Amino acid sequence: MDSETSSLQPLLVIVGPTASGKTRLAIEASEALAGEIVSADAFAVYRGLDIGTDKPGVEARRRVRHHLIDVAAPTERFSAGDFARDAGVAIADIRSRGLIPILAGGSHFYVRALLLGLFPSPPRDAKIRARLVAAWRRDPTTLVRALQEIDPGAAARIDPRDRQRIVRALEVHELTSVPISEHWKRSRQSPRYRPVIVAPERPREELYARIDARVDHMFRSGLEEEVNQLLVSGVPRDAHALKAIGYRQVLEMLQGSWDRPTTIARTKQASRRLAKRQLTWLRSLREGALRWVQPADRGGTESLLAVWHQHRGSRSL
RNA sequence: GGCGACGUGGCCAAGUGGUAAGGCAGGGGCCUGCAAAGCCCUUAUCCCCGGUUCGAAUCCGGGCGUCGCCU
Repeated sequence: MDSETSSLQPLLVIVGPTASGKTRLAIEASEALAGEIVSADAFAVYRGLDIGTDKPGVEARRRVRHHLIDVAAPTERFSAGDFARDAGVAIADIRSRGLIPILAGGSHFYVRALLLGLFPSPPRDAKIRARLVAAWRRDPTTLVRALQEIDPGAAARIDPRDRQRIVRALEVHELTSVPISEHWKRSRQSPRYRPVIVAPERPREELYARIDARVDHMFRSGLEEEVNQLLVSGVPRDAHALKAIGYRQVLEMLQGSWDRPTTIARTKQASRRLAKRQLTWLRSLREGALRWVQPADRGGTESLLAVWHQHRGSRSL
């Protein structure tokens, strides 16, 4: 494993909860290292979602080249598999030009999909999905029982109320005739990179205050108009892209669910919960796999670069 | 000052004698192709003191507090 690991290329990865300051850290690091940023953000991939995703603006993108931003139409559905594939290509491309790729973003599931790979299984199948979801709506227990029969292992591990995963398990079985738990076992893929992972650390209260301020700013900057434009341009209300925080709440406001102040408050709350889940995810990383650094406004870029230079050549991370 | 109502976890709130529902907020966790998604778990000396009772959040007395009305 060691010889295999050490032959892998080191990859600088910046993760962290929303509004923690990943972007600034990434930009400063890119400039210091002559690098380019590969965004790991499940919603910044969609064109037209600018304000609510806090997408780096033209100025930032002129300073440093960003990849995996604006690569999908808001009517499309971009998946973790798409991300892992495209990010891998972008990283290779950056390296081929003698530059340093920096993976930065808060979609930690995407980051893992890139670093460890997803198990080789077919992507979602719209037809099968639709049928299974309809069946679930009629009677969830039927599907749960079906899964217990064809794949007791998976049924034991997936909560019977978790429609998303029950349906996915049945879908994979139907497409491959192999239980999803078999895929789980076989899929221990060897890492594709030797990641050096850092995250900006902030006290929770400070993080939440930043989230609130950012959401206020989004609404002042025209988030509602942006949602309107998307709708006018033909993006259906149930488009996956509109499930993003902020967009979803504005959509609900447009449908009369609540007034503007409530919408803003709910958007803040959804963002805080996201941050909480992101922190949980980071905590669950292997001990020592992640280095916390100060945010860029407190000199964190220096420590980030130090961590990078210290570990890029070693095999400890 | 008088009369009345009310006082249950951070907030809302059910419970009128048998040992504290629920919702929200918060916290913790899970996560293999929807991931900014989805799912799970979780918080109480019932304002205080005394009394009645086998037993009180529930009844009685007093105190404190809040609100309303009156003077």
